[in-house]
Amino acid sequence: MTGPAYAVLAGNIRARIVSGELAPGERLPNEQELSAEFGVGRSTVREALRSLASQDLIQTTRGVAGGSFVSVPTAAHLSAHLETGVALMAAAERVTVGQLMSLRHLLEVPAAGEAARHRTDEQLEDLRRAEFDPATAVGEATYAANQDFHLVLLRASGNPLLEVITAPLFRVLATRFGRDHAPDGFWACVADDHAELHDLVAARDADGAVTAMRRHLDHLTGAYQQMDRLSRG
Amino acid sequence: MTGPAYAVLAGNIRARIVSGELAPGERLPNEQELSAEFGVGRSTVREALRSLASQDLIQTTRGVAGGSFVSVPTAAHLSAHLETGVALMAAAERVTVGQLMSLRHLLEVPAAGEAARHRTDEQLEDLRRAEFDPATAVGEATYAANQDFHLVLLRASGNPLLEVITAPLFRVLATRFGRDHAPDGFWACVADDHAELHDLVAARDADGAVTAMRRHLDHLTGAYQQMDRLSRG
DNA sequence: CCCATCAAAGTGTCAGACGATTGGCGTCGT
DNA sequence: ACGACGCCAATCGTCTGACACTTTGATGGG
Repeated sequence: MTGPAYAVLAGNIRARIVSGELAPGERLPNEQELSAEFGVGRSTVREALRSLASQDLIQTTRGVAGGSFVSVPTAAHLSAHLETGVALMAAAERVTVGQLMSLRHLLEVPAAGEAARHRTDEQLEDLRRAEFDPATAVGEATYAANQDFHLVLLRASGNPLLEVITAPLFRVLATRFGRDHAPDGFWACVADDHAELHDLVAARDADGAVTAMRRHLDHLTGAYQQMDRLSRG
Repeated sequence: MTGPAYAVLAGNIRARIVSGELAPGERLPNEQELSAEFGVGRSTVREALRSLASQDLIQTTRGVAGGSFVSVPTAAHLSAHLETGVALMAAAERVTVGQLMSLRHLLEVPAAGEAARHRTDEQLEDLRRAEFDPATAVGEATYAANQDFHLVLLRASGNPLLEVITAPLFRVLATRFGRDHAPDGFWACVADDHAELHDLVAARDADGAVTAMRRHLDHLTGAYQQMDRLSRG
């Protein structure tokens, strides 16, 4: 009830959305109507709407059929928000590389097992496409492929939330260390690990995939912590 | 570069913040200066600022020493955002109760072990305070205490991110099922499990805590899925 | 020395106007 | 009859200017 009018209005509408009173896809009254309904100026209404839009609770379009529509946040939205937040917490040194990697262990090791159990042939193909040859691939493409491989594996696990909360973790690590000079043989090792994981997932060997992922993440942890020490002096 | 001016401006400032060019605590130019600097009206500037504020990237205060200040999102901020997002995904039936609980297993079971190893006496005291007596406690207080117990345990694990990503999961479950009629003996069972966990953490018995947490989450999973089936008919 | 009062710097809010975009509808030509 | 074209209305996007409210610090009187 307190605070600036735009915050009150945003809170009011947000409450209506999360409670389900406003269904996804539903259209909000236009800005003039909201302005009249709540007895505030249109600028105030717009500030409230921008607030909601940046949380992916609404989507606004122009034109005669335009307006603000209630929207369900997608996995990608949540993931992106979480990524910037985690990145800033990491930059503020409130989260260490070891903590990020230990979470990846908790999540990705079991995920590899689930992926081996539940993967479809299509997902297996996606996984193959995300592999790379360290001899020919260079630069940005390598980092992107590396991320894609883990992303596809998470997706194949069948639990969409797993992807939402894990992807930000390795994306933060990748942008943090992507441009640093990796130890000799690092990318070759990564390519080997990925190839092994691909084969185990192809063979639906859940136990093997779990073990391989654990070893792979250990490799990454070692390399990242080495780079971290170097960059800190 | 495309899109509405407020989005461009917000993206510009956001980039400066995440890149570290604008340090936490630093003050942005005031609205008039931003308006002049970017050649847009003040309303546009304000819409961009509301956008950033709702992502906890800036904080705005009034008064002569007021303005917009770069702020690092806290664990609570991230957690809250994630919670609304997960809640909406769950409401849209894109995430099941089983998937939420299986993530809790992945995260909270090892967290219980870490908490047993690293807990301080103070955290143990917090844990004790979060217990409740099912015979005397009633209603909302019970749900809140139940959540607090898990929250304190996660915090004691020593990895702040663990709390950030796990808390939204059980908060969503709690608000989803908190008001439903729980099976007979459910709360007594929860209280027993919590008491056992408390004792094991007090004794620094990591293996025991892991086992007890696994069992506790199994109890919760059973109860939640039963309530879920009932509520869906 | 303390307290009340005031000035200054900002954000918060409003009203009104006009531009930009989009989708529908009617018109016109074929 | 049908398709292309262009106009029109609805809605958001943006600007301007004004004033109110909040907070801090300075100032002056008791």
